[in-house]
Amino acid sequence: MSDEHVSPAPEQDDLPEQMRIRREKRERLLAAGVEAYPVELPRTHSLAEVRAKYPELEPGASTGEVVGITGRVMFMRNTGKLCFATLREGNGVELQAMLSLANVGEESLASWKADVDLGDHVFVRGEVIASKRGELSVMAEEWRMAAKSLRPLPVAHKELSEETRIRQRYVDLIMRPQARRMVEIRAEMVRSLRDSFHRRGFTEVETPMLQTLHGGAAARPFTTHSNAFDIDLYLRIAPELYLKRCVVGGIEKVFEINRNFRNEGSDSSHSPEFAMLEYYQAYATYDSVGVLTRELAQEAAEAVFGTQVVTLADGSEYDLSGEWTALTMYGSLSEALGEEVTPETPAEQLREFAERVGLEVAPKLGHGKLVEELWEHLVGDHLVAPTFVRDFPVETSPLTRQHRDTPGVAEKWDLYVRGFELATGYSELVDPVVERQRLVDQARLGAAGDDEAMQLDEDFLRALEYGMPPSGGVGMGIDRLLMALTGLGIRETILFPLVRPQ
RNA sequence: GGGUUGCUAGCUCAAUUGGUCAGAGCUGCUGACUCUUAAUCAGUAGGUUCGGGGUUCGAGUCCCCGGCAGCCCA
Repeated sequence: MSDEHVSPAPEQDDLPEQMRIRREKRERLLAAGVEAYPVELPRTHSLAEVRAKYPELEPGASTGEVVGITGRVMFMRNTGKLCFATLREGNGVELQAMLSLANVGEESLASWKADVDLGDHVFVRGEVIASKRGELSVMAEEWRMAAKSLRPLPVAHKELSEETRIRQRYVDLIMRPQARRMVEIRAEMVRSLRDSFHRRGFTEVETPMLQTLHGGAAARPFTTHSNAFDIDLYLRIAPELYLKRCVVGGIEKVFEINRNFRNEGSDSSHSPEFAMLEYYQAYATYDSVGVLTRELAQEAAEAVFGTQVVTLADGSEYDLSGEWTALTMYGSLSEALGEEVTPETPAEQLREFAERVGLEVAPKLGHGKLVEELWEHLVGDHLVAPTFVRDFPVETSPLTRQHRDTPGVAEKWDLYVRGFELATGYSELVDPVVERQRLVDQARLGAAGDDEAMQLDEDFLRALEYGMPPSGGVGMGIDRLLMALTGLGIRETILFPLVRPQ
Protein backbone atom coordinates (compact mmCIF):
# COMPACT_ATOMS: atom_id res chain seq x y z
CA MET A 1 0.00 0.00 0.00
CA SER A 2 1.67 3.13 -1.12
CA ASP A 3 -1.31 5.33 -1.96
CA GLU A 4 -0.88 8.42 0.20
CA HIS A 5 -4.52 9.39 -0.05
CA VAL A 6 -5.81 6.35 1.76
CA SER A 7 -2.97 5.86 4.21
CA PRO A 8 -4.36 5.03 7.65
CA ALA A 9 -4.01 7.37 10.60
CA PRO A 10 -0.50 7.06 11.99
CA GLU A 11 -0.09 4.75 14.94
CA GLN A 12 0.19 6.56 18.23
CA ASP A 13 3.69 5.24 18.62
CA ASP A 14 4.76 7.10 15.50
CA LEU A 15 3.55 10.48 16.71
CA PRO A 16 5.78 12.99 18.42
CA GLU A 17 5.50 12.68 22.16
CA GLN A 18 3.45 15.83 22.65
CA MET A 19 0.80 14.83 20.15
CA ARG A 20 0.60 11.37 21.58
CA ILE A 21 0.05 12.78 25.05
CA ARG A 22 -2.74 15.07 23.90
CA ARG A 23 -4.50 12.16 22.28
CA GLU A 24 -4.16 10.25 25.52
CA LYS A 25 -5.74 13.15 27.39
CA ARG A 26 -8.66 13.12 24.98
CA GLU A 27 -9.08 9.39 25.55
CA ARG A 28 -8.91 9.90 29.29
CA LEU A 29 -11.68 12.50 29.18
CA LEU A 30 -13.89 10.26 27.07
CA ALA A 31 -13.20 7.28 29.34
CA ALA A 32 -14.32 9.39 32.32
CA GLY A 33 -17.57 10.15 30.51
CA VAL A 34 -16.55 13.74 29.74
CA GLU A 35 -17.08 15.16 26.26
CA ALA A 36 -13.86 16.35 24.63
CA TYR A 37 -15.94 18.01 21.89
CA PRO A 38 -19.37 18.82 23.34
CA VAL A 39 -22.08 19.94 20.96
CA GLU A 40 -23.16 22.95 23.01
CA LEU A 41 -21.99 24.97 25.99
CA PRO A 42 -23.95 27.40 28.15
CA ARG A 43 -21.99 30.47 27.07
CA THR A 44 -23.60 33.70 28.23
CA HIS A 45 -21.03 36.34 27.28
CA SER A 46 -18.20 36.81 24.87
CA LEU A 47 -14.90 37.80 26.46
CA ALA A 48 -15.29 41.22 24.84
CA GLU A 49 -18.72 41.63 26.43
CA VAL A 50 -17.36 40.89 29.88
CA ARG A 51 -14.53 43.34 29.35
CA ALA A 52 -16.93 46.00 28.06
CA LYS A 53 -19.24 45.54 31.04
CA TYR A 54 -16.48 45.86 33.66
CA PRO A 55 -13.85 48.20 32.28
CA GLU A 56 -12.48 49.24 35.66
CA LEU A 57 -12.78 46.98 38.66
CA GLU A 58 -10.74 47.67 41.77
CA PRO A 59 -8.20 44.94 42.61
CA GLY A 60 -9.92 42.24 44.64
CA ALA A 61 -13.40 43.43 43.67
CA SER A 62 -16.24 41.01 43.05
CA THR A 63 -19.37 41.75 41.03
CA GLY A 64 -21.83 39.05 42.02
CA GLU A 65 -22.47 38.41 38.33
CA VAL A 66 -22.02 34.85 37.12
CA VAL A 67 -21.14 34.42 33.45
CA GLY A 68 -20.37 31.52 31.13
CA ILE A 69 -17.39 32.22 28.88
CA THR A 70 -15.34 30.32 26.33
CA GLY A 71 -11.92 30.81 24.84
CA ARG A 72 -8.73 29.19 23.68
CA VAL A 73 -6.15 28.71 26.44
CA MET A 74 -3.12 30.83 25.51
CA PHE A 75 -1.20 30.90 28.78
CA MET A 76 -1.46 28.82 31.92
CA ARG A 77 -0.13 29.56 35.37
CA ASN A 78 -0.88 26.86 37.90
CA THR A 79 0.04 27.47 41.54
CA GLY A 80 -0.94 24.40 43.48
CA LYS A 81 -4.42 25.21 44.64
CA LEU A 82 -5.06 28.25 42.41
CA CYS A 83 -4.77 28.15 38.65
CA PHE A 84 -4.76 31.00 36.16
CA ALA A 85 -5.36 30.75 32.43
CA THR A 86 -5.46 33.42 29.78
CA LEU A 87 -8.33 32.72 27.40
CA ARG A 88 -8.46 34.27 23.96
CA GLU A 89 -11.44 34.45 21.65
CA GLY A 90 -11.46 34.75 17.89
CA ASN A 91 -11.25 38.53 17.72
CA GLY A 92 -8.12 38.48 19.87
CA VAL A 93 -9.75 39.70 23.10
CA GLU A 94 -8.31 37.95 26.13
CA LEU A 95 -9.70 37.37 29.60
CA GLN A 96 -8.27 35.56 32.58
CA ALA A 97 -9.94 32.54 34.11
CA MET A 98 -9.15 31.53 37.69
CA LEU A 99 -9.78 28.12 39.21
CA SER A 100 -9.38 27.64 42.94
CA LEU A 101 -9.57 24.47 44.95
CA ALA A 102 -12.14 26.10 47.21
CA ASN A 103 -14.57 26.81 44.36
CA VAL A 104 -14.27 23.90 41.93
CA GLY A 105 -13.21 21.09 44.22
CA GLU A 106 -10.29 18.71 44.22
CA GLU A 107 -11.37 16.45 41.36
CA SER A 108 -12.20 19.25 38.95
CA LEU A 109 -8.99 21.12 39.69
CA ALA A 110 -6.90 18.00 39.26
CA SER A 111 -8.54 17.34 35.92
CA TRP A 112 -7.87 20.93 34.86
CA LYS A 113 -4.19 20.53 35.62
CA ALA A 114 -3.93 17.11 34.01
CA ASP A 115 -6.17 17.42 30.97
CA VAL A 116 -5.98 21.03 29.77
CA ASP A 117 -3.19 22.05 27.44
CA LEU A 118 -2.25 25.29 25.77
CA GLY A 119 -4.46 25.64 22.72
CA ASP A 120 -7.53 23.88 24.11
CA HIS A 121 -10.90 25.60 23.92
CA VAL A 122 -12.50 25.64 27.36
CA PHE A 123 -15.72 26.81 28.93
CA VAL A 124 -15.70 28.46 32.36
CA ARG A 125 -18.73 29.43 34.41
CA GLY A 126 -18.16 31.70 37.36
CA GLU A 127 -18.28 35.12 38.91
CA VAL A 128 -16.67 38.14 37.30
CA ILE A 129 -14.04 39.46 39.68
CA ALA A 130 -10.78 41.31 39.69
CA SER A 131 -7.74 39.44 40.98
CA LYS A 132 -5.66 40.84 43.82
CA ARG A 133 -3.35 42.20 41.15
CA GLY A 134 -6.33 43.88 39.46
CA GLU A 135 -6.67 41.54 36.46
CA LEU A 136 -10.27 41.17 35.28
CA SER A 137 -11.10 37.49 35.71
CA VAL A 138 -13.80 34.90 35.92
CA MET A 139 -13.50 32.86 39.13
CA ALA A 140 -14.66 29.43 38.07
CA GLU A 141 -17.38 27.51 39.79
CA GLU A 142 -17.22 25.00 36.96
CA TRP A 143 -15.12 24.35 33.87
CA ARG A 144 -15.60 22.11 30.84
CA MET A 145 -13.56 21.16 27.85
CA ALA A 146 -15.01 22.89 24.77
CA ALA A 147 -12.64 21.43 22.17
CA LYS A 148 -9.43 19.54 22.87
CA SER A 149 -6.48 20.59 20.75
CA LEU A 150 -4.36 17.63 19.65
CA ARG A 151 -1.43 19.66 18.40
CA PRO A 152 0.86 21.91 20.42
CA LEU A 153 0.81 25.59 19.48
CA PRO A 154 4.01 27.29 18.37
CA VAL A 155 5.82 29.31 21.04
CA ALA A 156 3.98 32.59 21.50
CA HIS A 157 7.08 34.70 21.99
CA LYS A 158 8.98 33.92 18.82
CA GLU A 159 8.01 34.77 15.28
CA LEU A 160 6.59 31.91 13.32
CA SER A 161 8.61 31.14 10.22
CA GLU A 162 7.17 32.66 7.07
CA GLU A 163 6.66 29.26 5.55
CA THR A 164 4.58 27.99 8.44
CA ARG A 165 2.59 31.22 8.47
CA ILE A 166 1.60 30.70 4.86
CA ARG A 167 1.22 26.95 4.76
CA GLN A 168 -0.70 26.80 8.04
CA ARG A 169 -2.49 30.11 8.02
CA TYR A 170 -4.89 28.85 10.69
CA VAL A 171 -1.94 28.69 13.08
CA ASP A 172 -0.84 32.15 11.98
CA LEU A 173 -4.36 33.42 12.66
CA ILE A 174 -4.38 31.86 16.13
CA MET A 175 -1.00 33.26 17.07
CA ARG A 176 -0.75 36.64 15.38
CA PRO A 177 -3.34 39.38 15.94
CA GLN A 178 -1.96 41.18 12.87
CA ALA A 179 -2.83 38.16 10.73
CA ARG A 180 -6.43 38.34 11.90
CA ARG A 181 -6.42 42.12 11.43
CA MET A 182 -5.28 41.61 7.86
CA VAL A 183 -8.37 39.52 7.14
CA GLU A 184 -10.56 42.22 8.61
CA ILE A 185 -8.83 44.97 6.71
CA ARG A 186 -9.36 43.11 3.49
CA ALA A 187 -13.05 42.58 4.20
CA GLU A 188 -13.54 46.22 5.17
CA MET A 189 -11.71 47.39 2.08
CA VAL A 190 -13.77 45.26 -0.29
CA ARG A 191 -16.95 46.38 1.43
CA SER A 192 -15.84 49.98 1.00
CA LEU A 193 -15.25 49.45 -2.71
CA ARG A 194 -18.72 48.00 -3.12
CA ASP A 195 -20.23 50.85 -1.11
CA SER A 196 -18.39 53.40 -3.25
CA PHE A 197 -19.75 51.84 -6.42
CA HIS A 198 -23.28 51.50 -5.11
CA ARG A 199 -23.35 55.16 -4.04
CA ARG A 200 -22.51 56.03 -7.63
CA GLY A 201 -25.19 53.87 -9.19
CA PHE A 202 -22.97 51.00 -10.38
CA THR A 203 -24.32 47.47 -10.72
CA GLU A 204 -22.25 44.51 -9.57
CA VAL A 205 -22.23 41.47 -11.83
CA GLU A 206 -20.51 38.11 -11.90
CA THR A 207 -19.27 36.98 -15.29
CA PRO A 208 -17.88 33.59 -16.32
CA MET A 209 -14.76 32.19 -14.75
CA LEU A 210 -14.92 29.20 -17.07
CA GLN A 211 -14.44 30.53 -20.58
CA THR A 212 -14.29 28.77 -23.92
CA LEU A 213 -11.85 31.39 -25.22
CA HIS A 214 -9.38 33.40 -23.20
CA GLY A 215 -9.10 37.11 -23.71
CA GLY A 216 -9.13 40.55 -22.15
CA ALA A 217 -5.45 40.52 -21.17
CA ALA A 218 -2.08 39.22 -22.24
CA ALA A 219 -1.41 36.24 -20.02
CA ARG A 220 -1.11 32.49 -20.06
CA PRO A 221 -4.33 30.78 -18.97
CA PHE A 222 -5.00 27.65 -16.98
CA THR A 223 -6.92 25.04 -18.91
CA THR A 224 -9.51 22.60 -17.69
CA HIS A 225 -12.09 20.30 -19.20
CA SER A 226 -15.86 19.91 -19.15
CA ASN A 227 -16.80 16.25 -19.20
CA ALA A 228 -20.45 16.90 -20.01
CA PHE A 229 -19.73 19.18 -22.97
CA ASP A 230 -16.48 17.39 -23.80
CA ILE A 231 -14.71 20.67 -24.45
CA ASP A 232 -11.59 22.25 -23.03
CA LEU A 233 -12.17 25.41 -21.03
CA TYR A 234 -9.99 28.21 -19.72
CA LEU A 235 -10.02 29.73 -16.28
CA ARG A 236 -10.41 33.39 -17.03
CA ILE A 237 -7.46 35.74 -17.14
CA ALA A 238 -9.77 38.79 -17.11
CA PRO A 239 -13.50 39.55 -17.09
CA GLU A 240 -13.10 42.42 -19.57
CA LEU A 241 -14.83 40.99 -22.63
CA TYR A 242 -17.90 40.00 -20.64
CA LEU A 243 -18.17 43.31 -18.82
CA LYS A 244 -18.08 45.07 -22.17
CA ARG A 245 -20.92 42.83 -23.33
CA CYS A 246 -22.79 44.13 -20.28
CA VAL A 247 -22.20 47.73 -21.36
CA VAL A 248 -23.44 46.87 -24.86
CA GLY A 249 -26.54 45.46 -23.23
CA GLY A 250 -27.21 48.70 -21.38
CA ILE A 251 -25.67 48.08 -17.96
CA GLU A 252 -23.91 51.39 -18.31
CA LYS A 253 -22.14 51.42 -14.93
CA VAL A 254 -20.93 47.94 -14.17
CA PHE A 255 -18.29 46.40 -11.93
CA GLU A 256 -17.05 43.00 -10.86
CA ILE A 257 -14.82 41.98 -7.99
CA ASN A 258 -13.69 38.43 -8.52
CA ARG A 259 -10.80 36.09 -9.10
CA ASN A 260 -8.55 35.95 -12.15
CA PHE A 261 -6.15 33.10 -12.86
CA ARG A 262 -2.89 33.42 -14.71
CA ASN A 263 -0.64 30.45 -15.31
CA GLU A 264 2.52 32.17 -14.13
CA GLY A 265 4.89 32.09 -11.20
CA SER A 266 4.56 34.01 -8.00
CA ASP A 267 6.76 36.56 -6.25
CA SER A 268 6.32 39.39 -3.77
CA SER A 269 3.71 41.09 -5.98
CA HIS A 270 2.33 38.30 -8.17
CA SER A 271 0.12 35.31 -7.46
CA PRO A 272 -1.37 32.86 -9.99
CA GLU A 273 -4.76 33.41 -8.43
CA PHE A 274 -5.65 36.96 -7.51
CA ALA A 275 -8.66 39.16 -6.89
CA MET A 276 -9.40 41.78 -9.48
CA LEU A 277 -11.72 44.71 -9.68
CA GLU A 278 -12.81 45.77 -13.13
CA TYR A 279 -15.33 48.44 -13.89
CA TYR A 280 -16.74 50.09 -16.99
CA GLN A 281 -18.73 53.25 -17.32
CA ALA A 282 -20.53 54.45 -20.44
CA TYR A 283 -19.79 58.02 -21.47
CA ALA A 284 -16.73 58.12 -19.23
CA THR A 285 -13.17 58.54 -20.49
CA TYR A 286 -9.80 57.62 -19.08
CA ASP A 287 -9.83 61.03 -17.42
CA SER A 288 -13.03 60.52 -15.48
CA VAL A 289 -12.35 56.92 -14.52
CA GLY A 290 -8.98 58.11 -13.21
CA VAL A 291 -10.79 60.43 -10.82
CA LEU A 292 -13.12 57.65 -9.73
CA THR A 293 -10.21 55.26 -9.20
CA ARG A 294 -8.50 57.78 -6.94
CA GLU A 295 -11.73 58.25 -5.00
CA LEU A 296 -12.16 54.49 -4.60
CA ALA A 297 -8.72 54.17 -3.03
CA GLN A 298 -9.17 57.23 -0.83
CA GLU A 299 -12.61 56.13 0.35
CA ALA A 300 -11.24 52.66 1.11
CA ALA A 301 -8.41 54.12 3.20
CA GLU A 302 -10.91 56.35 4.99
CA ALA A 303 -13.31 53.45 5.61
CA VAL A 304 -10.66 51.07 6.93
CA PHE A 305 -8.30 53.39 8.77
CA GLY A 306 -10.31 56.59 9.16
CA THR A 307 -7.60 58.53 7.35
CA GLN A 308 -6.12 58.92 3.90
CA VAL A 309 -2.62 59.00 5.38
CA VAL A 310 -2.11 55.31 6.05
CA THR A 311 0.56 53.77 8.29
CA LEU A 312 2.44 50.94 6.61
CA ALA A 313 3.83 47.77 8.15
CA ASP A 314 7.31 49.30 8.49
CA GLY A 315 5.87 52.22 10.46
CA SER A 316 6.20 54.76 7.67
CA GLU A 317 3.28 56.87 6.51
CA TYR A 318 1.85 56.95 3.03
CA ASP A 319 -0.29 59.85 1.86
CA LEU A 320 -3.16 59.04 -0.48
CA SER A 321 -5.03 62.29 0.02
CA GLY A 322 -5.72 65.10 -2.43
CA GLU A 323 -5.14 65.15 -6.16
CA TRP A 324 -2.54 62.73 -7.50
CA THR A 325 0.35 63.55 -9.79
CA ALA A 326 -0.22 62.86 -13.48
CA LEU A 327 2.65 62.45 -15.93
CA THR A 328 2.69 61.54 -19.58
CA MET A 329 4.95 58.65 -20.47
CA TYR A 330 6.76 60.50 -23.25
CA GLY A 331 6.94 63.80 -21.36
CA SER A 332 8.36 62.33 -18.16
CA LEU A 333 10.77 60.12 -20.08
CA SER A 334 12.04 63.09 -22.11
CA GLU A 335 12.56 65.07 -18.95
CA ALA A 336 14.42 62.27 -17.15
CA LEU A 337 16.56 61.60 -20.19
CA GLY A 338 17.24 65.20 -21.14
CA GLU A 339 16.33 64.28 -24.71
CA GLU A 340 13.10 64.70 -26.59
CA VAL A 341 11.34 61.34 -26.99
CA THR A 342 8.18 61.20 -29.10
CA PRO A 343 6.17 58.44 -30.78
CA GLU A 344 8.25 59.21 -33.87
CA THR A 345 11.63 58.61 -32.19
CA PRO A 346 13.17 55.69 -34.08
CA ALA A 347 13.97 52.47 -32.24
CA GLU A 348 17.65 52.87 -33.12
CA GLN A 349 17.79 56.18 -31.30
CA LEU A 350 16.03 54.65 -28.26
CA ARG A 351 18.58 51.85 -28.15
CA GLU A 352 21.34 54.45 -27.98
CA PHE A 353 19.60 56.16 -25.10
CA ALA A 354 19.32 52.82 -23.31
CA GLU A 355 23.00 52.20 -23.72
CA ARG A 356 23.79 55.70 -22.48
CA VAL A 357 21.87 55.13 -19.24
CA GLY A 358 23.30 51.65 -18.79
CA LEU A 359 20.09 49.76 -19.49
CA GLU A 360 20.40 46.41 -21.23
CA VAL A 361 17.60 45.76 -23.70
CA ALA A 362 16.83 42.78 -25.90
CA PRO A 363 17.98 43.51 -29.45
CA LYS A 364 14.66 42.80 -31.16
CA LEU A 365 12.52 45.22 -29.12
CA GLY A 366 10.48 47.74 -31.08
CA HIS A 367 9.75 51.38 -30.34
CA GLY A 368 6.88 50.83 -27.92
CA LYS A 369 8.62 48.25 -25.73
CA LEU A 370 11.83 50.31 -25.69
CA VAL A 371 9.96 53.40 -24.54
CA GLU A 372 8.31 51.43 -21.75
CA GLU A 373 11.58 49.85 -20.59
CA LEU A 374 13.39 53.18 -20.61
CA TRP A 375 10.51 54.77 -18.77
CA GLU A 376 10.42 52.08 -16.09
CA HIS A 377 14.16 52.36 -15.59
CA LEU A 378 14.36 56.13 -15.45
CA VAL A 379 10.98 57.13 -14.04
CA GLY A 380 8.78 54.25 -12.91
CA ASP A 381 11.26 52.71 -10.49
CA HIS A 382 11.55 56.01 -8.65
CA LEU A 383 7.87 56.79 -8.26
CA VAL A 384 6.73 56.65 -4.66
CA ALA A 385 3.71 58.96 -4.35
CA PRO A 386 0.54 57.86 -6.17
CA THR A 387 1.05 58.78 -9.81
CA PHE A 388 -0.92 58.38 -13.01
CA VAL A 389 1.25 57.68 -16.02
CA ARG A 390 -0.67 58.57 -19.15
CA ASP A 391 -0.59 58.06 -22.90
CA PHE A 392 1.21 54.83 -23.72
CA PRO A 393 2.73 53.87 -27.07
CA VAL A 394 -0.05 52.59 -29.35
CA GLU A 395 2.12 49.69 -30.38
CA THR A 396 2.05 48.09 -26.94
CA SER A 397 -1.60 48.92 -26.23
CA PRO A 398 -3.37 47.19 -29.10
CA LEU A 399 -6.82 47.13 -27.55
CA THR A 400 -6.95 50.77 -26.53
CA ARG A 401 -8.43 53.75 -28.34
CA GLN A 402 -5.92 56.05 -29.97
CA HIS A 403 -5.47 59.40 -28.32
CA ARG A 404 -8.00 61.94 -29.62
CA ASP A 405 -5.31 64.62 -30.25
CA THR A 406 -1.85 63.11 -30.00
CA PRO A 407 -1.00 60.65 -32.76
CA GLY A 408 0.95 57.52 -31.85
CA VAL A 409 -0.25 57.24 -28.25
CA ALA A 410 -3.20 55.50 -26.64
CA GLU A 411 -5.66 56.87 -24.11
CA LYS A 412 -4.36 54.62 -21.36
CA TRP A 413 -2.97 55.24 -17.91
CA ASP A 414 -1.20 53.11 -15.35
CA LEU A 415 -1.49 54.02 -11.70
CA TYR A 416 1.73 53.57 -9.77
CA VAL A 417 1.63 53.40 -6.00
CA ARG A 418 4.75 52.83 -3.89
CA GLY A 419 6.60 51.75 -7.01
CA PHE A 420 4.25 49.07 -8.27
CA GLU A 421 1.40 49.07 -10.74
CA LEU A 422 -1.90 49.28 -8.89
CA ALA A 423 -4.41 49.86 -11.66
CA THR A 424 -4.75 50.57 -15.33
CA GLY A 425 -7.42 52.63 -17.09
CA TYR A 426 -8.54 53.24 -20.64
CA SER A 427 -10.79 55.08 -22.97
CA GLU A 428 -12.11 51.86 -24.43
CA LEU A 429 -11.85 50.94 -28.06
CA VAL A 430 -15.45 50.45 -29.20
CA ASP A 431 -15.19 50.53 -33.02
CA PRO A 432 -15.99 46.91 -33.93
CA VAL A 433 -14.13 47.09 -37.24
CA VAL A 434 -10.90 48.32 -35.65
CA GLU A 435 -11.33 45.95 -32.74
CA ARG A 436 -11.76 43.01 -35.12
CA GLN A 437 -8.56 43.94 -36.90
CA ARG A 438 -6.63 44.13 -33.63
CA LEU A 439 -8.00 40.79 -32.43
CA VAL A 440 -7.16 39.17 -35.76
CA ASP A 441 -3.60 40.44 -35.32
CA GLN A 442 -3.55 38.97 -31.81
CA ALA A 443 -4.84 35.64 -33.13
CA ARG A 444 -2.00 35.65 -35.67
CA LEU A 445 0.50 36.14 -32.86
CA GLY A 446 -1.15 33.23 -31.08
CA ALA A 447 -0.90 31.05 -34.15
CA ALA A 448 2.76 32.04 -34.38
CA GLY A 449 3.35 30.67 -30.91
CA ASP A 450 2.72 33.59 -28.53
CA ASP A 451 0.76 31.80 -25.81
CA GLU A 452 -0.11 35.08 -24.10
CA ALA A 453 -1.95 36.37 -27.18
CA MET A 454 -5.73 36.56 -27.08
CA GLN A 455 -8.00 34.35 -29.09
CA LEU A 456 -10.51 35.67 -31.59
CA ASP A 457 -13.81 35.96 -29.73
CA GLU A 458 -16.46 36.18 -32.45
CA ASP A 459 -19.27 36.53 -29.97
CA PHE A 460 -17.57 39.49 -28.36
CA LEU A 461 -17.14 41.15 -31.76
CA ARG A 462 -20.78 40.46 -32.59
CA ALA A 463 -21.75 42.21 -29.35
CA LEU A 464 -19.63 45.24 -30.26
CA GLU A 465 -21.25 45.35 -33.66
CA TYR A 466 -24.55 46.09 -31.94
CA GLY A 467 -22.90 49.28 -30.69
CA MET A 468 -21.06 49.93 -27.41
CA PRO A 469 -21.31 53.49 -26.16
CA PRO A 470 -18.04 55.38 -25.64
CA SER A 471 -16.76 54.17 -22.28
CA GLY A 472 -14.00 54.31 -19.75
CA GLY A 473 -12.74 51.13 -18.11
CA VAL A 474 -10.40 50.26 -15.24
CA GLY A 475 -8.78 47.17 -13.81
CA MET A 476 -7.38 47.25 -10.29
CA GLY A 477 -5.79 44.46 -8.29
CA ILE A 478 -7.57 43.98 -4.97
CA ASP A 479 -4.54 42.32 -3.41
CA ARG A 480 -2.37 45.16 -4.60
CA LEU A 481 -4.67 47.82 -3.22
CA LEU A 482 -4.34 45.99 0.07
CA MET A 483 -0.55 46.01 -0.32
CA ALA A 484 -0.70 49.74 -0.98
CA LEU A 485 -2.78 50.38 2.12
CA THR A 486 -0.75 48.16 4.46
CA GLY A 487 2.77 47.90 3.06
CA LEU A 488 2.64 44.08 3.21
CA GLY A 489 3.62 41.55 0.53
CA ILE A 490 1.04 39.78 -1.59
CA ARG A 491 1.49 36.51 0.30
CA GLU A 492 0.33 38.27 3.46
CA THR A 493 -2.68 39.84 1.79
CA ILE A 494 -3.93 36.56 0.30
CA LEU A 495 -5.21 34.31 3.05
CA PHE A 496 -4.25 31.01 1.43
CA PRO A 497 -1.79 31.68 -1.40
CA LEU A 498 -0.92 28.83 -3.71
CA VAL A 499 2.16 26.97 -2.47
CA ARG A 500 3.69 23.81 -3.74
CA PRO A 501 2.45 20.83 -1.70
CA GLN A 502 5.05 19.40 0.65
C1' G B 1 15.21 30.80 -16.52
C1' G B 2 20.12 32.69 -13.88
C1' G B 3 22.58 33.83 -9.23
C1' U B 4 22.54 33.41 -3.99
C1' U B 5 21.19 31.94 1.10
C1' G B 6 18.76 28.54 4.08
C1' C B 7 16.40 23.59 5.76
C1' U B 8 18.84 20.62 13.00
C1' A B 9 13.51 18.47 18.91
C1' G B 10 6.34 20.31 18.84
C1' C B 11 8.18 25.97 18.08
C1' U B 12 12.38 29.56 17.65
C1' C B 13 17.41 28.82 17.14
C1' A B 14 23.03 27.06 18.51
C1' A B 15 27.07 23.57 17.30
C1' U B 16 35.06 26.85 15.87
C1' U B 17 39.19 24.36 10.77
C1' G B 18 35.48 17.68 9.51
C1' G B 19 37.03 15.32 15.73
C1' U B 20 32.41 13.41 23.16
C1' C B 21 28.51 18.90 20.41
C1' A B 22 23.80 16.88 18.38
C1' G B 23 22.72 21.48 22.45
C1' A B 24 19.69 25.94 24.57
C1' G B 25 15.08 28.50 25.60
C1' C B 26 9.98 27.81 25.34
C1' U B 27 6.61 23.62 25.02
C1' G B 28 5.83 18.42 27.20
C1' C B 29 6.23 14.99 31.45
C1' U B 30 6.99 14.33 37.27
C1' G B 31 6.88 17.08 41.77
C1' A B 32 6.29 21.88 44.98
C1' C B 33 3.38 26.32 45.50
C1' U B 34 -4.21 29.85 46.81
C1' C B 35 -2.93 35.99 43.20
C1' U B 36 -0.19 34.46 38.62
C1' U B 37 0.72 37.84 33.94
C1' A B 38 5.99 34.61 28.74
C1' A B 39 4.56 32.82 36.78
C1' U B 40 8.62 30.67 39.65
C1' C B 41 11.65 26.49 41.59
C1' A B 42 13.57 21.27 41.25
C1' G B 43 13.90 16.95 38.28
C1' U B 44 13.15 14.66 33.46
C1' A B 45 12.00 13.28 28.43
C1' G B 46 12.25 14.61 23.45
C1' G B 47 16.27 13.99 17.04
C1' U B 48 15.98 9.55 10.11
C1' U B 49 20.32 17.15 11.42
C1' C B 50 15.00 17.89 4.20
C1' G B 51 15.82 13.07 0.92
C1' G B 52 19.48 10.03 -1.81
C1' G B 53 24.52 8.97 -3.08
C1' G B 54 29.86 9.89 -2.35
C1' U B 55 34.84 11.33 0.05
C1' U B 56 36.95 10.10 5.00
C1' C B 57 39.37 6.41 10.47
C1' G B 58 35.33 9.92 11.41
C1' A B 59 30.15 14.16 8.08
C1' G B 60 24.98 18.50 10.89
C1' U B 61 29.74 20.38 8.77
C1' C B 62 33.09 18.68 2.53
C1' C B 63 31.45 16.92 -2.79
C1' C B 64 27.37 15.32 -6.32
C1' C B 65 22.03 14.66 -7.45
C1' G B 66 17.12 15.79 -5.96
C1' G B 67 13.10 18.45 -2.93
C1' C B 68 11.20 22.83 -0.60
C1' A B 69 11.65 27.95 0.86
C1' G B 70 13.64 33.04 1.02
C1' C B 71 16.30 37.09 -1.42
C1' C B 72 18.44 39.43 -5.93
C1' C B 73 18.29 39.59 -11.32
C1' A B 74 15.91 38.80 -16.28
